Amino acid sequence: MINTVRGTKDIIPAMVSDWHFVESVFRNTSKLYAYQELRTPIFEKTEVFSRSIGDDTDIVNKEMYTFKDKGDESITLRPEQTAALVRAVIQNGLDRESSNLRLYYIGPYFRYERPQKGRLRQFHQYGAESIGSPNPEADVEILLLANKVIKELGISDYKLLINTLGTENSRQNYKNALIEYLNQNKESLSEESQSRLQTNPLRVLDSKSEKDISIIEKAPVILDYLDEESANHFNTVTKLLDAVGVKYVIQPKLVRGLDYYCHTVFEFQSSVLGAQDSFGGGGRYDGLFAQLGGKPNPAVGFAMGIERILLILEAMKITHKEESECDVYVVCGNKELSIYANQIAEIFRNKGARVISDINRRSMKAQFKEANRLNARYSVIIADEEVSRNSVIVKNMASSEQQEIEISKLEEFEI
RNA sequence: GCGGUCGUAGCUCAGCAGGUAGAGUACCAGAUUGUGGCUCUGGUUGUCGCGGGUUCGAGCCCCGUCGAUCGCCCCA
Repeated sequence: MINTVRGTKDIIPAMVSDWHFVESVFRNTSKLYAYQELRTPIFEKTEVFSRSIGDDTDIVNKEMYTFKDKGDESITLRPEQTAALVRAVIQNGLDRESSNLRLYYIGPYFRYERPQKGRLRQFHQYGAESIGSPNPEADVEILLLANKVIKELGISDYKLLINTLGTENSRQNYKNALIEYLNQNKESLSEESQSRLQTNPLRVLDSKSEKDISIIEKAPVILDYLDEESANHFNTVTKLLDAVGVKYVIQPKLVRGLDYYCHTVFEFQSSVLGAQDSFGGGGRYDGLFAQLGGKPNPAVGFAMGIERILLILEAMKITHKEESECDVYVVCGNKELSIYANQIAEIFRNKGARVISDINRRSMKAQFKEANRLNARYSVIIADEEVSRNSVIVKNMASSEQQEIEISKLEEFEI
């Protein structure tokens, strides 16, 4: 037997209705905020990601599916959408058509990681990006959309953590102060944090190692190092969130993994997910357009993990399975009558009913059992005696009432 | 990439001192020779994750490997 590749999963029919539900929430809610869908290829030139996400991040370092194609070009299966979306916006000149772009996306992404619950090598994300505004109003619009989506999904128990990384300047000042502090305590830090102190000191704040936690607690806080512009931006974001009633928790140690973030960063967490407790996150990335060769263009966005959302819904026992896939089951008395079965099935399908006509040549009893199992509302019975009178029997499966109806009158039958 | 737990019918699981595999459910058929849902009766299904080793004999022991899961790392 051949199985799926490690870290990948089939989405079987029993799961698809829940996928359709979350996808429809994403699409409908995005529309409410006038966001339009953008779709980009599944793979890109490697530099799209290596130039944007950051060489010191794990995503670029060890998690990308990268290979040489037959033209010897380095190709990467997209590990996230933002960088590729920015590339697409620049390439198609979308940012020249209007001062604001509001885009959303749904699709598969790929990271070579150790699989775990809620972490797959092929996973799916929904996300949205607001491009063109440097103002806190854009950050808040994005947060409102994300928050609305979560509410519409039916998720009630979650936390929104927010923080600011400030401008390049204030981040640099803070970084220096943090490095100085961490260096003073270097001996007591975990090995990993010591090495991250060299490569990406901000990330030390994320550490869950017991050794680090007490040190991190006393570490300088970025909020104390914000310049005026950064502080104004962040204060306006929180003020606007308060005004519109979005609940949040300021988490000064929240540092998102990707290099391109600045100013507002945020994360949505749910306690039902275990170690991977984040089911969505995002932030502002004003420098990314320039990094990818476009004209500078401020932007802010978020992404959510669909598999993690489905895990939350499952834990909450929220499901959207169809009660029935079939409205009418056509029961055929014997195989000589199957010529009528298809004709009659089509009559009901033309009326918009979902119809199954037996294709197994099984006994009528077996066909009824099937109709019952599928929760069909009606069965239509085709049998010699009635067919000789040009009619069939229509049976209401719930009440067991049945009536003989002329085939020519079936079109008028109300189902 | 590192560590813990686990891997038996489609699904949920049992199995023991190492002696050639079982239950429930699902599915199929019959009881009811033109009619479902309840009940009863009967039936099908397994390379016991894969490969190797120990043994007269391994689902059970040993090694390796693959996969799942939990944690680390990182992130959605």
